[in-house]
Amino acid sequence: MGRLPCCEKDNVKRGQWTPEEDQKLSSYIAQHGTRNWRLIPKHAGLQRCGKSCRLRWTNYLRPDLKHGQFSEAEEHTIVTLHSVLGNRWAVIAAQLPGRTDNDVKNHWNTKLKKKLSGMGIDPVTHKPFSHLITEIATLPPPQVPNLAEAALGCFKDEMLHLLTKRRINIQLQQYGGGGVPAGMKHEDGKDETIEKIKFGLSKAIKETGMPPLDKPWEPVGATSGYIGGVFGSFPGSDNGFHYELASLDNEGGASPWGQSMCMAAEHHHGGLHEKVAEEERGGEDSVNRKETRNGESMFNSECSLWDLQSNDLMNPMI
DNA sequence: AATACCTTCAACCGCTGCGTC
DNA sequence: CGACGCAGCGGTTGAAGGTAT
Repeated sequence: MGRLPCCEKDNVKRGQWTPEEDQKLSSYIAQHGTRNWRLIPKHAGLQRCGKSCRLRWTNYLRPDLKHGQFSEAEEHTIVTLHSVLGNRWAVIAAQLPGRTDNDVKNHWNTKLKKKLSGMGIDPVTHKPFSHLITEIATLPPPQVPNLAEAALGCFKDEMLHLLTKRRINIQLQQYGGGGVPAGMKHEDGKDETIEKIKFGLSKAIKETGMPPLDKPWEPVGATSGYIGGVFGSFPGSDNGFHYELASLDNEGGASPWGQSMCMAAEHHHGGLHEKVAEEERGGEDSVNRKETRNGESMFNSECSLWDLQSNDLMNPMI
């Protein structure tokens, strides 16, 4: 037996809220609080379901909400926490006073993902795209094409954005305007773009001094590469992963914002992974579980936001 | 000026976890 | 212990406004 719907869909209004509805909801909540969302629309004289009222209140009407642009500090916090927590928007938003999970999620999806991609950083793993190439290069030749194909699938959207919206043309950058080699042209523009990306990446591997695909990677010292505006150095071991960015902004200058996006703090105590793992194992009591679920106690004075180590940035939850 | 395309973000949907009975 | 109801979460959608052609 399925669950009952949260409300009778036929009798409720949907879509944009009017100022009058906002006024009714706000004044009702100011007088009676937010207990029992199911009853609130009925008592407040609204033709809405309780869920819709709760969302409108928590995402828009709450008096403590900020509505303006995200600051650089807020963006920094989002990116740092996302690298550790993944898409746990409620926990991330709990660290940003006045911001809702919906705000954070929308800002991530519309701005920050593209910003990171534009800096050559994969927004899912928070590693530079060039690090992926290094990883591909460590594999024996038979595995390389398949992994590269899979990886390109993951980054397709971001790469397409770079290529189309930001007017970056791999064809011109990599081949000095010589054009795409024969056989890359397709009826479908996207397929052609993917072919350009594949060719560009393979070309980049050769030009950046990475080992040829038919030889094993030598993880001695650090090898530098330049892909998509990011210079990286890779000691070779995942555990020791560390890179510094000299990322370029749109004008070609070094961006301090970009430098911070990938850099793990040198110092570490406690660590967030342990806290998150602890949370997922279950807290000591239900109150604690509720607190950590809502992100209210996960980041206390013992574990500063910036006390992350390199491993913390290898988002293990994705 | 008209149209197509893109971006943003409010709102919705379905699922999950928790509390209560 | 299981069923049920509610609140909260993350993913997705679509309307509205902006920008490019």
